[in-house]
Amino acid sequence: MRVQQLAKATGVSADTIRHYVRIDLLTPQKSDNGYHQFTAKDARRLRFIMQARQLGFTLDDIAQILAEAERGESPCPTVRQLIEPRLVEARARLVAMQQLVERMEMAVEQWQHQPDCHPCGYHICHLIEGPHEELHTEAVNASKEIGS
Amino acid sequence: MRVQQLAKATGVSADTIRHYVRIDLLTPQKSDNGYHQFTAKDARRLRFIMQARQLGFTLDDIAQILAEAERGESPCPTVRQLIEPRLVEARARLVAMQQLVERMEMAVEQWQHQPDCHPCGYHICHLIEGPHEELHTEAVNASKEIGS
DNA sequence: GCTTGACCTTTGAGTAGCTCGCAGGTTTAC
DNA sequence: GTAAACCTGCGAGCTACTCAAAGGTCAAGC
Repeated sequence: MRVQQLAKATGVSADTIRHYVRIDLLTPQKSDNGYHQFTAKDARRLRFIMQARQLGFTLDDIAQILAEAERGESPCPTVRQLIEPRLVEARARLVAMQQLVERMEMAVEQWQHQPDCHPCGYHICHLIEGPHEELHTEAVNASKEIGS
Repeated sequence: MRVQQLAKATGVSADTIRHYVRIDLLTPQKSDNGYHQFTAKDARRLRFIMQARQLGFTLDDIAQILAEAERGESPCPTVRQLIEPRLVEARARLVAMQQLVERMEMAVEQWQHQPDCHPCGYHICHLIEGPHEELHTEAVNASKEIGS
């Protein structure tokens, strides 16, 4: 089986497959013409990789898991161990994303009631910098005082 | 003000500041010894960058916004325009993260009731590959038939 | 036998936003 | 005077691809 065929069979892009070959996550045989020859085992390995990716494992994690399985050891303890920090990270990123979306939605909502601003030398964009009326006024007054 | 001082004053790492300088997001003066000299304006600019990052703008977006403001134009229309696709992307990533965390939590939960597996040549790790008892049995039977 | 076009190869670079390391110059405190 | 702590630019590394360049291979049609 060649790259394109494996790509079609698994729904993974040929470039991605080649990437995995490059980093030794897949190690297909080479035929005489230098083309990669993928076997059914390679296809299974690739499907395994995609399933592990779906569970949030990094490619390094997966390489480690595959290496253990290849050595005839049970990868399960490693799998159970590796997913913990990945889950912690994923939850953290989830919370960060929730907060980001919330901030963005609040901003868009508020901006509907705000007019466009004009660069004033002190502020760059009051939409982004938020309602700092007092600070701005203070700064303007301060510069007036200095100027006077 | 030098890099470390600006870093401490803003809570941004010195490396990040240098990165921003490298990509021309910050353009401090240079003193005779070749060190960057940050002014209060640079500090304000950096704070603006961080606020924009908080709202999900990319560094390219921010560069564009800053460029407009520097040209004396109002960046607000651009800001309103740029946040839309960022919000769409952020929502998409949020959903993806929610689904990922869900998959991971379900996996961890299920794995508590599953014993460790042992590499069998066909499966790599049944924890990750999921309960494919029938398929596995089929495959084993098939290989038995082939073998016989 | 030759061309055409579709496939394949390796290699290197680009993506985002940092982060780290290197080799060397500067400043400062003792 | 020297040691520690700072600074510089530059290059590379991180994740997981993605794309492009330059060229080799192969099957079909004429």
